[in-house]
Amino acid sequence: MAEVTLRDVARAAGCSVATVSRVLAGTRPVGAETARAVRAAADRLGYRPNEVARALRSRSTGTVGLVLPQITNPFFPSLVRELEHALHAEGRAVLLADCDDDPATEATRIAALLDRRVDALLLIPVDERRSRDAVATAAARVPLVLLDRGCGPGVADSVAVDNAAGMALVLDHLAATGRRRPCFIGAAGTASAAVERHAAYVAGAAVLDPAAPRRTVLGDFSVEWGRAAVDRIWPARPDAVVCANDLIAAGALQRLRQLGADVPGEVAVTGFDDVPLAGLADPALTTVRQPVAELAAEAARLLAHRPAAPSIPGPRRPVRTVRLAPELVVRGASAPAGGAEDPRTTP
Amino acid sequence: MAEVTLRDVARAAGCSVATVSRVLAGTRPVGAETARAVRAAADRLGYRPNEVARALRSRSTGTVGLVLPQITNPFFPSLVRELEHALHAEGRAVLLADCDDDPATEATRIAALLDRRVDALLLIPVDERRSRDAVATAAARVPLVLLDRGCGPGVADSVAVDNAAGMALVLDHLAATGRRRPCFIGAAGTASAAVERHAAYVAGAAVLDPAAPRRTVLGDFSVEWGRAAVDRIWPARPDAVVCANDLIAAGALQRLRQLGADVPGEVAVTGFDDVPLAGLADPALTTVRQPVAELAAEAARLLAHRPAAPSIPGPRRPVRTVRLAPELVVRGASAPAGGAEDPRTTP
DNA sequence: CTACCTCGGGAAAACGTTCTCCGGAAATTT
DNA sequence: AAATTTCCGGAGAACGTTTTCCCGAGGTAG
Repeated sequence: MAEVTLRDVARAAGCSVATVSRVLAGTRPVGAETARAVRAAADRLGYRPNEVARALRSRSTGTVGLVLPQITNPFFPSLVRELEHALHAEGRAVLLADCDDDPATEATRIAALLDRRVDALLLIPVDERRSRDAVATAAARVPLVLLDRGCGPGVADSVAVDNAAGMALVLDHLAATGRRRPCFIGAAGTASAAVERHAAYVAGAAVLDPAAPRRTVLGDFSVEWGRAAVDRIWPARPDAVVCANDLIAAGALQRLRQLGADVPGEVAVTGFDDVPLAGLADPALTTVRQPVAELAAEAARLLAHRPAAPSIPGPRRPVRTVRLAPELVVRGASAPAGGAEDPRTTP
Repeated sequence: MAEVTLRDVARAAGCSVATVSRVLAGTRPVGAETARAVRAAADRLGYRPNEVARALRSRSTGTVGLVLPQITNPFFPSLVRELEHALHAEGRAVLLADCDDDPATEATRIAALLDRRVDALLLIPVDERRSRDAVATAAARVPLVLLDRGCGPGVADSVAVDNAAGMALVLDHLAATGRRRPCFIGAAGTASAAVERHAAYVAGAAVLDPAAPRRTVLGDFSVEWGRAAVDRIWPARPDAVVCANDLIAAGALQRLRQLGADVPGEVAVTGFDDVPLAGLADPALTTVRQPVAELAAEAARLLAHRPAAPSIPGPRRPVRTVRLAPELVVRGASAPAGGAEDPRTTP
């Protein structure tokens, strides 16, 4: 009762195990009569294939490892959700690994997933440099797609938002609404989001003000840093605080208001990612929305199309890099400076 | 090169497959000399056991299914994180399933996990009633622990926060700081968190004001509902708005401020769960912190101690229910009414 | 000296699939 | 009518482990 196997179905249907397998998997045509009998028996017994045995024999577990730095980073849950759905739609299950933002843990988790014979890996690397080795060796064994962050050139396929385009959207918007003295609160380190957003700010801000590219402070992607950074840049009286992500922006906004600054009247605040928190801040943050569902779909697509790793190393095929266009979400925190005191809406 | 198996190690070490297995698994004493040779060979070849084959033979995948309503619910990521770590520490991997808040999807996901032969299930049910059947049948096949929410009496082991105690903490705090006209914004439906928190409010609020238990509106656990609910209850001029979770509280707080209410001077706002967003609201929300790490540890413990489902149904063993004590986190949104205008700190 | 353990080790049977052969019957071709 | 192909179905070999037997050598007890 506990465990109905192919043998049981075969016995009940009066045929061989091979035939049952063929009917159920549809791998080879089988006589109509027999097929019906088999299906009936399987139904009646409540047969469910043992995925473990199937995996062993067919050398494919139908399982994808999802490795990320910290599930508590508010940008990830929605991404995880979309990925889970996209993969489940293809009948693949998701093995989750949280790395605690530590490259060593990351390497351990990746190894554990490979031991479990995942068919592929979806990976948001912890660190651009320090994740490199583990990622490269993993990519040599299974199809691997990097998500959201890069990991050095040529290591693996990757899909991410176009950070430069996003930052450009922000700067254009600020320019269009009359801001002229922007400053930037970014993140140090080699994470591609940090580097690219910073670079894009530096490149684009000069249009507004030749001195703007220099008004930049770098910390990490946290609320605390956002708060602290404001104390460093507020004395220069910028009329816009451009932040490398929403967490920083939330902290910055909070601190600005503590200091009595008028947002958005006196200074605009912008973020990046459009995490749920962004819409809840007061005033709501203007930010750049990542196309999360598309990122997930694209990642799944890359995985599906990446043929299994070659047994003979051979000439490494070129990696594919997908960049998706983000979308600007304008909210109260960047309403035109000339507007009413009430920051809720922008007519 | 691609795949080193026990056979390869055995050949290299000059012994049989059985011996290698025994050395590596430590299931039976093996001669010191041979053991050394085996270990050396395994090391040299970089042998990694195939977990799939191991699972098939030993009828245990070392895998736990984690099923939850919506990973985007901000309370879950930290719970998922702790669970992942607790389970990984025992060498078990986590198969993640997101149900999109839909009982039908939930049933599908559970079935898929069972087909994959998970050793156990950790489950946050979508709905108290509509998840019942799927949960019960799953619980009959593998050890299953319910998390955060119940699912009817006697269905499965469960671990959750003590909602009544948490609500009592809130009400005591409000009473101690001079609030006398509380109202409650809760959630309708049968979810245990909704029901228990509501009940506890009704039971405890009468101490402050005989009419308080009646000042209650029910919607769902969302920011939008929090906003909408304020329009319903604000006309009664409560001096405290007790919310069933932090999302509701965030919405309520936002709307109250839009209406020009003075928080906390005129009215206090409290939440439940202590999600990251709670500390970021302005003023920061007073709330009830769930002991997330302990919940996770306790769930893992229950799983480990729950013996495998009996092959013969037998007399159902009594389910175990664990309730953990929450902690009150006092923040600006409930600073004493007599305090300064500045809500940042409570001296 | 025989009988009986213990100890280290190997051969081989599971676990539940998938898939490659193979064989016989029917259908088609020559 | 003989020769070939097609069609269905079964037997059995994988897949890589774990685990149950079994065997021989050496030690100890009778």
